[in-house]
Amino acid sequence: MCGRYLLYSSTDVLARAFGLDPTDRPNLAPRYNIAPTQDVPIVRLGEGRRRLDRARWGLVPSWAKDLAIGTKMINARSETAHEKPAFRQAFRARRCLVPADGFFEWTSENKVKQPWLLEPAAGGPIAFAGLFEHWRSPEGESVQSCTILTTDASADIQHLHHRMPVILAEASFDRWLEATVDEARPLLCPAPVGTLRARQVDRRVNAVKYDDPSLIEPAPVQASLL
DNA sequence: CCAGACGTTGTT
DNA sequence: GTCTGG
DNA sequence: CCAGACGTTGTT
DNA sequence: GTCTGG
Repeated sequence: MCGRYLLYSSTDVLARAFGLDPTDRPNLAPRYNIAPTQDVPIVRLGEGRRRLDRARWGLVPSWAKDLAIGTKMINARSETAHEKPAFRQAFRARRCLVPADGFFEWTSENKVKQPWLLEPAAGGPIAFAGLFEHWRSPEGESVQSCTILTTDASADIQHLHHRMPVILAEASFDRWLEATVDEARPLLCPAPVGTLRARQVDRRVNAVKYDDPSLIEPAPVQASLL
């Protein structure tokens, strides 16, 4: 699945990779530990162009009574999202790309949770397939939110998990953003073997309060082994 | 009919 | 809002 | 996803 | 054990 990710590419790099309007250059702080409920950049169609927008990670359906439901909607199964009450309207009309430079998965041994970084072997950034939704609170507060679609893990990362985020190739962006449901669904499949490489990273990643480049520097040799 | 869920993952 | 379960 | 809270009353 | 917050 995908419950924590990174996005540190510059706005210029994102603009080139995602074909954004040249005037669309918001300042983005580099992020090394993005967690659910936080605001993240998404790429969506607006006025015929691909625009960077912001959305709270964890989709809040339009009928929700409060924001809390979003914490349960950080991922959507790509096999069923088009028919689920929480996601199907977004699947029909509000698909997006979620830019990333990698994501984290965890292994657990003797109750020690060890994070791994999965990053694009060819260099980033990459595009997760996403959905977004608009919600208005009883008090009139307006919130845009999003979710990341998941699929079976490709062979190269199955030793870490059996699900992974859907990663779209650039050639698929237009179809994902614009095509019909039936045309878009076949795009939701595991990334080709070799797309990602995995390496252990600092366990500080577990705590969302840490968010800096040192989190993904190569792990130091364990002193206890010397 | 009304009430309550609406989700994913992993583990048992 | 819409579906499921009782 | 993981970490941290999980509660009330009264007082500052 | 389960929920909430980030």
